[in-house]
Amino acid sequence: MRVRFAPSPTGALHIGGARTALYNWLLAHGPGSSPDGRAGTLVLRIEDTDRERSTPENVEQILDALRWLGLDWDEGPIFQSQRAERHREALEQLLADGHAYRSTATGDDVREYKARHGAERGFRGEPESSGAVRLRVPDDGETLVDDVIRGQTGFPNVNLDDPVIARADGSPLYNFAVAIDDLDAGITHVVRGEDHLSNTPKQLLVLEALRADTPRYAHLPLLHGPDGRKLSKRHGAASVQELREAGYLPEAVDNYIALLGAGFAADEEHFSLAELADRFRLERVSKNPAVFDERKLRHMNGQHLRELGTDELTRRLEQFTGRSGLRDAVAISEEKIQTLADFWPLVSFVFDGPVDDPAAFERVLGKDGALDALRAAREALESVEPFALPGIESALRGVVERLGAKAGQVFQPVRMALAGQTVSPGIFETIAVLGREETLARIDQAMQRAQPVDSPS
RNA sequence: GCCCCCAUGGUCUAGCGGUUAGGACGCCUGCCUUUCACGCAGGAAAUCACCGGUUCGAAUCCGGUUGGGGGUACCA
Repeated sequence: MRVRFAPSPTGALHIGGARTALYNWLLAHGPGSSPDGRAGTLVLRIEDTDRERSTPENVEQILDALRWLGLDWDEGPIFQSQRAERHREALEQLLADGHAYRSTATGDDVREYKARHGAERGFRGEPESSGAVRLRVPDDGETLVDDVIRGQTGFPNVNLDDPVIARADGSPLYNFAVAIDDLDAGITHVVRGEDHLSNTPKQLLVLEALRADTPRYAHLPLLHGPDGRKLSKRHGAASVQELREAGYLPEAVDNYIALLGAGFAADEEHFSLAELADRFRLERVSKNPAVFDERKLRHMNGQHLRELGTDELTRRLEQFTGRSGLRDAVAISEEKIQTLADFWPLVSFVFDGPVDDPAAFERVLGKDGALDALRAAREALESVEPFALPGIESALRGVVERLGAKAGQVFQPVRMALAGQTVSPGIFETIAVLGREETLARIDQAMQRAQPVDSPS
């Protein structure tokens, strides 16, 4: 089995494109990839016949996104633009065989033709000495697309226009170039977005004119945004680069994207890349377009995040935030975050001091008894020995008991004093990480702030 | 306009002629609990787009309608 992935080299790897890449990869690495059990081959191709968009920067961005997802390829990247000679050769052959002809017919001419012959009648031109090259489509029969996902679809040849396969200057057009490239690369399975389904008969016709074997095709449903329209930047993250910046894990993105449109087991949906490859069945891929739901991705991300373990999560968070020495903070917050981006807002106070939020401060410490609770907590903490989790916890719980208060009435003021915000990791763990000196200093600071010595009235 | 694809709770899906239509996300309630989460236990939410046909029996098969999507470039 030889499969190929051909991202459009605009720089951003669109989420839909990422899914296509993933499915190709899963196909190549799945159990059915070859009869002898060896892995199939994945060819990466940069499709850009005129080489305007495939700048080295754009291509590198795509490659980088693919690597981040954990996807690799066996051959390529092959640049379509560098195969111009072969395309020209194939074009000459078609012209010589009479399977293609030159024509100066324009879009208007095509419309006029249809006005005369009926809207469903495909355009047929007359050979001329110059102009663009059109493929001659037979008038009879139909071109059958045997899609692995959708089954057979017949396109009656009468309905098909003679497609332009090369510009007047001889440069090849997409539908011609891909067919040649797939042929030369020995591609056995073409897996791509559904937007190419209507292009397939054209490519089949090219291959047929060349008397070449055709690959199997599989067209994936498109990805939509919450409004039902094609997924784009308007919907938030639309590319894997954006997902990466938003703090998602490649493991979770792979998992979620694979599920989006493929029915795996009915009862399970948490999978690693290897597990996905093991279970992936192309013919089971869904036929309907899917809506990308970032909330579910978030949920899966949290699961994968917790699966990493504290050491690995720390490594990723240090990379993500550009900070080091995060391990203790990670240990006390890993249960509470869903993305890498959630981490810093939750624990920045540990490193940078309490967050400054006057309204929240007033709300918590302005409450009756809040200052008394804080003072009592400070006293209790002062004598904890050793200054570690068990002692801290019993000291604070002792305060709650002595005051006859509810736990929150003591813990929230302490939390506010230490973090400056109402949300933080567990209070005992936070105190332990901060240490006695820092904890006491922050409590003092908060008490001072809540009760100015002389407040100007 | 023409050609093509698609249609199960809000979302992703399981289902492949006989099910109380299953699961996940989200939402709600409770438990846990120091906050937020995590976890656990429940719950609401689907006339299986509509109409007709085949059948003893249809979410499942067939046709039509409607709706959505794609293509229709000397773009990819």
